[in-house]
Amino acid sequence: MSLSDFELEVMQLFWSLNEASAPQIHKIIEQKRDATYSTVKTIIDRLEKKDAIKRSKSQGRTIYYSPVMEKQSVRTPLIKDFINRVFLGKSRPLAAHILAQEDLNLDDIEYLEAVLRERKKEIK
Amino acid sequence: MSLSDFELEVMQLFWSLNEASAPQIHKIIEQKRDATYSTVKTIIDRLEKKDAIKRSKSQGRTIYYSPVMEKQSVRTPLIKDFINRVFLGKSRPLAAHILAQEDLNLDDIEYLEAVLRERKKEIK
DNA sequence: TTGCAATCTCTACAGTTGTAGATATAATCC
DNA sequence: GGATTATATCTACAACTGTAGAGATTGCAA
Repeated sequence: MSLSDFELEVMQLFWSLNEASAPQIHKIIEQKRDATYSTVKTIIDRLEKKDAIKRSKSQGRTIYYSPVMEKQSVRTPLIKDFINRVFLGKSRPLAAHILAQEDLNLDDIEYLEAVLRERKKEIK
Repeated sequence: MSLSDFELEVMQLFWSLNEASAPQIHKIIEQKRDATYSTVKTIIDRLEKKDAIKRSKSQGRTIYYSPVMEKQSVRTPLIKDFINRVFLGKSRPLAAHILAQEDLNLDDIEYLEAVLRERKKEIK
């Protein structure tokens, strides 16, 4: 089952917080843009229905949730899918674009160079 | 104006063919999966309405279309958006994933190494 | 020249998504 | 304990998307 944009945005918060309530998530989202509590809660309900998160504890009336789906297991197919949709399945032009155009500092670049060296070793 | 998945898929065909008719596009799509002529034509109509393609000539009853939106101008924001949605705006983990996991041959790797060297020069 | 096949145009519909109101219910403060 | 407030639950709706049928129209083959 795939996640919508908003669902993914909320999942990102669960991944970084590990446990959170709807009011907490709402407060965070609210800082970036308008969204009523109700809207955020609907997204959380849908994530629960999709078994992407689960109820982990209660405090008073407040329900806390934790991620069930793991970050990597969500991201990996999204990347594959993106490469297919936007680059006809070819990784190289996407990689080239990121390496040449997207925001990277010297540290990133040297790290990525190391990743490439590693990969090269494996292939040979 | 953004493009849906199917719209993007059809745009890819226009980008590679440069000029094509609805029946032609339909025949290509049909080879991969089921889709009636009507469905494909609807997508083409929507692309035209969005000014992503334009009518370029007619042959008998058949209308030929050509791309108006350019590949790069569609792809670039999609990449930015993807990095934002899936990687919280950080390019490095996406780059790392592709370089380490996605399908790349020795040629690709050496090319990407060169891209990185170039980028490094610029930054310093 | 007329009928068939190809193509276009127009309309429709159900699933998903972002959005949020109305209402119920429980906790807490005075 | 009664009022207020926070939270949860349930329901709804419009836009977008993939899907496609019905019907109109035109070109071409016989």
